[in-house]
Amino acid sequence: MATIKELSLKCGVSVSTVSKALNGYQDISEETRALVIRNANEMGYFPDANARALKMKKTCNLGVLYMDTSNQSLRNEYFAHILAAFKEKAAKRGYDITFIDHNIGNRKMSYLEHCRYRNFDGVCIACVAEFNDPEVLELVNSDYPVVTIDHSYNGAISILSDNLDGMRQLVQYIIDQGHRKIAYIHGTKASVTHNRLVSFNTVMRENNIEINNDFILEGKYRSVTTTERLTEKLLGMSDRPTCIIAPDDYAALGILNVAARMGIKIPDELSVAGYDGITFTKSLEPKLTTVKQDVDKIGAEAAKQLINLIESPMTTSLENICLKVQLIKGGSVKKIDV
Amino acid sequence: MATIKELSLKCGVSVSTVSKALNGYQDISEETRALVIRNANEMGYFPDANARALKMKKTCNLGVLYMDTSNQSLRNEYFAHILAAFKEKAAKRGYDITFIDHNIGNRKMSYLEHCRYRNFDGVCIACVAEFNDPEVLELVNSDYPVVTIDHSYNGAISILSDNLDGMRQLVQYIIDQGHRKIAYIHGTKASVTHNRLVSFNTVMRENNIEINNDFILEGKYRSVTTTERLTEKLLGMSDRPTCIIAPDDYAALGILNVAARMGIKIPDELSVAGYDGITFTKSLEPKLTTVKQDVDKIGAEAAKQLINLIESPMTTSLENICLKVQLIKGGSVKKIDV
DNA sequence: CTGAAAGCGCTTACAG
DNA sequence: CTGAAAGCGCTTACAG
Repeated sequence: MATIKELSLKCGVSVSTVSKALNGYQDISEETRALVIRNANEMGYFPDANARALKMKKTCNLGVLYMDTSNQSLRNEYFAHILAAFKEKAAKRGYDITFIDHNIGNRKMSYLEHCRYRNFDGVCIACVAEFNDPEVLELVNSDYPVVTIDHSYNGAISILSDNLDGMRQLVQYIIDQGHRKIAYIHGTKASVTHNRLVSFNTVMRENNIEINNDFILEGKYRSVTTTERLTEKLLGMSDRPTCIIAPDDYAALGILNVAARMGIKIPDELSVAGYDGITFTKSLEPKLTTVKQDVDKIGAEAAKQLINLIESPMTTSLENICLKVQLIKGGSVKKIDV
Repeated sequence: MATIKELSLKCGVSVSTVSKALNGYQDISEETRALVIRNANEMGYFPDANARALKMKKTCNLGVLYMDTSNQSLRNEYFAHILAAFKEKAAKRGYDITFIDHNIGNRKMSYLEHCRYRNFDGVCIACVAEFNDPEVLELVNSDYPVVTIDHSYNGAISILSDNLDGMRQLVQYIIDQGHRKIAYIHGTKASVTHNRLVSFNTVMRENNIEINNDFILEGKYRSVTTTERLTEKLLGMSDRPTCIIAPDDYAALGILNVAARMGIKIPDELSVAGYDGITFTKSLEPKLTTVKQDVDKIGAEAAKQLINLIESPMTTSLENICLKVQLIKGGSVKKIDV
């Protein structure tokens, strides 16, 4: 834990010279630089980020907001994978990441106050319970560089997964397989959900298929039990759907379970689709039909855009960046006769 | 972004007085304190963590090491859940957490150098590729307060899940169900794997069951394809096992898949068990027999112990803390006639 | 090419 | 009860 002062004493040059030698300034002789570096290594000298930040107004630290809400956040693979990719990209670009929260030491603080306290260079809003939470809005409207995921704000860069196109592709595929009676158990209201619903309705209409409102039910993301309950309802109808779309892959397990209990074979007697395209459902048999969101790209792009915005604010535009999704046909939607 | 100096000007008192008023010192009149606090709120004053840390030698920031290695780390639910719990507990106790990495700005650094640079108050080693990595050892052997998960070192607090007992309970349960031909596809070598193997062997011997070495195969944690390959091998034997234990729940999917392809019914014709007890396998039908590790407790306990060690080093012992696990009987191991 | 000095925003003995 | 002063570990104009 040697300080720059101790190092300068050992080198026999001034503190200023040590600092400049270590930071690659050009107006330092090569002998002096070599001397300083050698001594620095010998004493295991390492600078202090706090002291540097104080002078330089730059921390190389990004705040990320991941608020857990009913098993979301890090306990949800989708968000965990995004964080992993964000972290890796940030590290490559030389930035640390710290979670934004409400208290440090004994003080309570708002998200914005936390950011000011830590002097983050920029902020990523990755997962919040409510995008219109006043504290979140305060952060977005501050003068911090901000990137958000899955929601677009004015004055921030947004990384969005193309839900309109994803749902469009999925529904069109299901229709192309001959299905007409398609049920959609969707997630709780949010802009992501809204866009998926819009595509569902649009594609159905484009294909001249009448929409049965009883087939559109509000479930919950990642809730197997809710999906089970709603699936029972759907399968109990006299004129039941031939295909059910779940809020996401995980919730789709609810459909599979109910079908298994009722002795309904998938995909022979019932087709099923999910959304997300993560981990285990690609290992099920039959492989689940789904839409793969590019979590690695979402996280990496968020970090990249945020750092660009920090380092080159004048050439980084505040736009919505929409990432391509991919239809995974899998085997859980069966071709049937029309 | 007002500074304490601006605030002191506005209040008409000295910077020292402002600082003391804000930090709850007792030798400040209540009028002055009220005045300072009122003005602070008005101008939206908030202190600067870097400046404070410089003086106080305390950052209220914990370093956490999560190095991704072949889809481990945050992409593995087990570790992601631990992080979620760690994060929540740390926030409650007033600490931030920052990931430890290798570069900041343009400099490369070792884990220890990173910690020194950021002045973390303590460190959690949660997920590394190799526990004997010299850089990890350097960190453990430094004078930082350190807590590690799933591996015990001298000079650090270790949070361990009781793998000996978990595997003991699982194997005994399987034997009690009448199984004798039990195969174990275990994970890659590590102390966790070692302990599970020890228990497997011990319990088999205690029950006077001869161990068939062909039934003990090295697979990979969380690898469905490896497990599939090894399951095919096991099920291709003339004298095949009646029960297969997978490295973990996720890998257990490989057993289920192969069984499905071969038309082998689970649990009627083959019993299966996993390990971990997380998320989706509890939603499968039949519910997977497994050992539930208490991820929430592991993460929370790690944070609690680390913070205790930081705040009360003299009364916090450097010990291994072993957390209880729970056998989940599920329905994938069938009772058979002996 | 090198160094003395000021200053980043705080906290904390110490004096009054 | 209040405030002047020193100092935490750095960086960076500026002077020489």
